[in-house]
Amino acid sequence: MLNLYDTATQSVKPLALRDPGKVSIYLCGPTVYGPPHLGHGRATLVYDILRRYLTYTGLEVRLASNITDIDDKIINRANDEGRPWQDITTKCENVWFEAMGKLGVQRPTDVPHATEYVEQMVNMIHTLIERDAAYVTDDGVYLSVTAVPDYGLLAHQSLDDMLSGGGDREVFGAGNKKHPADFALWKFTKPGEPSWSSPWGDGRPGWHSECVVMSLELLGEGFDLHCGGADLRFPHHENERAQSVALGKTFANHWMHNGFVVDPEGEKMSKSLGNVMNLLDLLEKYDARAYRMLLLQTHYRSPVRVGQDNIDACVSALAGLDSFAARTSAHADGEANSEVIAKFRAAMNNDLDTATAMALVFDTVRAANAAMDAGDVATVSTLRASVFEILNALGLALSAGDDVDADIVAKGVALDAARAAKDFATADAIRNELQSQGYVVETSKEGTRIRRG
RNA sequence: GGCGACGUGGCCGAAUGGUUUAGGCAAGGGCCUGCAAAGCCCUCUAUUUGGGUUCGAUUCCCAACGUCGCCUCCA
Repeated sequence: MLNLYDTATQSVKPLALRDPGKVSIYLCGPTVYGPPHLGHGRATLVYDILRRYLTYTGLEVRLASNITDIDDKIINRANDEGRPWQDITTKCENVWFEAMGKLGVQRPTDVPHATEYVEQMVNMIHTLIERDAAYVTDDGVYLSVTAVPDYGLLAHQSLDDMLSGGGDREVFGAGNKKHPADFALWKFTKPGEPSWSSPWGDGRPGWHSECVVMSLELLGEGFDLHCGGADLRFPHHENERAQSVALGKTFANHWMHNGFVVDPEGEKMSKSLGNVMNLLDLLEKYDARAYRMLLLQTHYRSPVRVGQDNIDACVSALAGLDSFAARTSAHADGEANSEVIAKFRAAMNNDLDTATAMALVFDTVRAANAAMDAGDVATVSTLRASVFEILNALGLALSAGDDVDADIVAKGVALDAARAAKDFATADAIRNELQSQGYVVETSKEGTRIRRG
């Protein structure tokens, strides 16, 4: 049973399932108006690990994750660049999934788009108005937060407390709203903007409505888990929940939020601070697995700093694991050690303690390497199977790197022949040549192993 | 101002009311090797500060200092 921190109750509690054997998860996806950044990468990796682990434990996982393809930022960019807004959303979504593919993130089971659910949103807003939880102004339709008794549940702050602080921020749309915390469900269109028709006037949906409609339609009332980055806790998730409460519908049963990615100075990466790092740059420069490795060694709720030193350490650690995969590739026929697997599950069930799980992996690899040195093949195969089972459940693929061309293999044979003949000058020359081509060359009594570095 | 999180060794980063406080990276020594690489073994350095509770705290409580987040752009 997976125990998971729940933001609503501020405690670790079992993830209860509405339908036995099945997990329903809603993950807030990106607004497609720019390239994915490190924060997006962290969120998708964290929930990819969660999803894979749940699947590994035998559950059927339905993961719905939306694409916000209509939003002020999209419209602004379209206007700035004089392009159709659909041009931007389509392109950005393609870039998004390409990047996620490189990260090894499995595509969600459902990828709803906001623009596909406008009619349902209009219907929902209509119901909210009927229930006296929303009202029309001259610039849109707003939800009345005072109609939601426990508004602030996720923010852990009452409405009064929220308003008492906050310094001197300008309240968006203050002039039109009954309460400063009321938020837009529908925004009336301005000239030149994309719009849909509604009983109150042409316009477009506010950000917080799509997730309510799509999660309830795809996953149903009382779905198991709602997740996203910590920055979505408030206002986005609070406001999703508020709409659902105002509708009289049971929303998510459990709320999960991942921690931030911070910059080298320890500050949150944020678009407004201008210190975001592009995920595509990272993927271009490093082994994509390094980011997953870094996150696996960090608890998902802790902030994580992504720096060159960090990533380099992960690249080195991966090299060791790849090397292990390569040297034990002849012993891939074992069954996992039940004790190791039990420890793995215990760690994961404890609020996804992936750092402990990785420590277990490294310990097991060391034990298997030692068994390899000792010629204890039976132990090697069972420990190797354990390592691969765990890493597979975490989405971390190892590369034995043994898919080298025949002429390279031939050079390895030549190298061995030279060594056997004690012609070390020739042997070293061959090795240097291979290494300069980027291969890792490991000679041993069993023969030379050449793999991609 | 309100609410919350956190301060662990050279770096990253877990865990825990008590024999020796994970793991990764880096560093040093050894074994192995023709020499390397890979691997194995060994070693090194830590719980911000000050009080309190306790037989005993890094862990619980209080305070200080510091860092970070949220309080209607954000994964």
